[in-house]
Amino acid sequence: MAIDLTSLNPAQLEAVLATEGPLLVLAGAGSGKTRVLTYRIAHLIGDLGVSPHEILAITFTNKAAAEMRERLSTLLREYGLGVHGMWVLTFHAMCVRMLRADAELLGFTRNFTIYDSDDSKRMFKDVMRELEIDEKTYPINGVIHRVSAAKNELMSASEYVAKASAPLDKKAGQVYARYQQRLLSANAMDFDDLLVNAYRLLSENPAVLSAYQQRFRYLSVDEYQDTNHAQYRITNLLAAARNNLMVVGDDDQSIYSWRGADLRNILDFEADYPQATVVKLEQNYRSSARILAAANAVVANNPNRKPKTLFTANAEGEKISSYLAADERDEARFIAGEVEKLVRDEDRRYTDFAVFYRTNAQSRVLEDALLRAGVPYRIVGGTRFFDRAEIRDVMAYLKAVVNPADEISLKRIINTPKRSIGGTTVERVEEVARERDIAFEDALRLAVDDDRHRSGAQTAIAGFIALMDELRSFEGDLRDVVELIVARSGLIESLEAERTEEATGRADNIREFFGVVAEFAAAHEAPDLSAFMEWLALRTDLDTLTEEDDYVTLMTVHTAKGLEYPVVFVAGLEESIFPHQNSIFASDGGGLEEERRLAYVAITRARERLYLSHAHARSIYGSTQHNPPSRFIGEIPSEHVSASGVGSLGVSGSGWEKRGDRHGTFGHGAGTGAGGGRVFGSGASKAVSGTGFGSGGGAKKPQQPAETFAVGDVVDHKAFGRGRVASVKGDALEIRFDRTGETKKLLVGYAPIVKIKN
DNA sequence: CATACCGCATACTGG
DNA sequence: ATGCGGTATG
Repeated sequence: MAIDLTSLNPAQLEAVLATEGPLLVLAGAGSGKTRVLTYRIAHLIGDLGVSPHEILAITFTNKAAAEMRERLSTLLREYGLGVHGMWVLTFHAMCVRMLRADAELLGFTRNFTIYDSDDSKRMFKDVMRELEIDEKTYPINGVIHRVSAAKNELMSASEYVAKASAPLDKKAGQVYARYQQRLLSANAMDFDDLLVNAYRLLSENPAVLSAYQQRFRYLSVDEYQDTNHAQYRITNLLAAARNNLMVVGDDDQSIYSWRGADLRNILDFEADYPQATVVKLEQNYRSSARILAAANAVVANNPNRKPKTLFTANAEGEKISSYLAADERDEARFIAGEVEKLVRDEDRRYTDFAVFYRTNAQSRVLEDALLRAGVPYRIVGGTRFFDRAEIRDVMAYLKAVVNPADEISLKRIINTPKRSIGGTTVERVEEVARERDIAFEDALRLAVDDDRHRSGAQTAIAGFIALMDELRSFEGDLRDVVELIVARSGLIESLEAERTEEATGRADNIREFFGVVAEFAAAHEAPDLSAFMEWLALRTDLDTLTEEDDYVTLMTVHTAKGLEYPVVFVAGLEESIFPHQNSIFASDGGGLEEERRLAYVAITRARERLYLSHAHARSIYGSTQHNPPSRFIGEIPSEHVSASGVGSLGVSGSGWEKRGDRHGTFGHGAGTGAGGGRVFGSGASKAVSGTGFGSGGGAKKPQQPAETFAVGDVVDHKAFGRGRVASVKGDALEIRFDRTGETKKLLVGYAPIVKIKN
């Protein structure tokens, strides 16, 4: 029984059937590349008898990996086949898996720790202090950036030092060399090292490489336009024996050059693999004709681009709405109001909507407006649960338990909670560690009998060492182990002892973390602490996006790559926001082209409706800016756009008529656009005066009699479920919600909450 | 050694 | 606006 491929179009089918030899699939936005990737693997397994064990599929995110695995399972189940043994992973996850198996070959142990950017920065800081390099003269972020860029290029510290001529480069080279030494002694790798070390493992150990080459007969890499040089070299090594390499990508969606992605990897594929089959997927199945036309028109302005035009058989669809807001709060209210209106008038669900922005800093005001309007939402990315200090403290304990050499984690927890081991003591221990070339923890053990320390410090250090030994002795069920470690650490007790709302909240966050442990344990076979730490290191917020709950999704445009929604809002389309300031002034203009590709990505996420908004005035970073509308709005043919907002009201004396005219998209259909003639500008001014919020569905809410709330009351929120009142300041409530563990600020009379009991 | 406060830098995207 | 590091003080 053959896999049913009849649903594929001719180009898709060609790609699915081109299993042998190199294959380049140039897949435009919404052209069904995920279908191609999954059907091709299903075809390999179901029709060609390839074992799942022989297949490696590299994806851009864990979420994409999980989805591909799921889709394949579903497809193959009908044929009595499965995906067991197949590797569907991101580059980073694949590298970790390879490195765990053979860490010893590189001088690490399999318990090595993965340092995230925060840990890594602390290490950079330590190194610069050790080398007495002044951070004021040599900014640490510049050093970090240079080292990271060098690693992405697979340039070693010694190669970097040899090439460095400018003072900052020379210093960066010194730091790079020492940083790597110290990572090695800490048995730790940063994110870049995962790639670099995996490359080293494969290129320096022919037996290891050969084993993978023999195993993985078929290899595919998605989002190839966003691979960096290290990933490119790893790919080529793995594919070299058989050349059954499929890469999929779209040069118009390359948006990660700032972290080393190199467009040449996809542009030069045919030169790298002269026998390559090339398939172009140019039919878009996702978006309305107008949305696609807008996307095509915008990206066509990039001068250095392979010309192409996607087409679609989809209906024309609604015009694209552009909204000029008075300010960022008005913009947010407009979005919340439109969501409620479409939910009401078009019977849409909240999950149909996504709001994109260029920078995370824009999310706050959007969040605020959605909250006030009672629209359930979820922010993906940004400052996450796992970035909170108390959670990082817990994770540092766990890392130090798994990897005793992890000096960064040890230094984080040695005096957290307070144990009277201060900076002076730690510095002295570090000196000993450096002089004798021993691990930080071993130097700590020596310090107990080192009379250069005060006797109080010696006792405190002895206590800390005893604690670490105890923590490492715990065995058994993962959740029990984590709870025991946290309990013995004293973190929760010390927070509770503060007796402030804030500290209590942070203690609750730690308890919430136990729920994460339980979730992990439930979802994995044989969960142990080191597997959990690895999962934590590589997980992202995006991975937890589910379709179970009904909510509007908020995220940056970068995060939105690969996703699609029926209704998309792109907020903050202003010069210096999107395109971002730093790209406008970039010397080569490449930055601006990447911004335009980013706009292209944003637009092509939309299936049915697209809203582009910008604000007359915007407070950001503590001051107010007045930016002209984004050039990207002006690049959309005006027949596809309908404009509304304060500009269409003819606000006098603001100078906005002029700006609108200059861009050509305003003044056409002003006030009569897809908003159905609804003018949100007036709602905005009302809200400012405190008599009402937003429009649409929010209208009824303020009419509810205002209940009174007291600390400790249990409430139920329309979107967030059950919670407890943590504080009351006039009309402003802080409510801690059970489901998320987060504390939200809500306003009495506006927030959709009901008191359950007091 | 801990804490409080002040001045200053930082402020885009992320595995 | 915010957070961090440095410094003065207890």
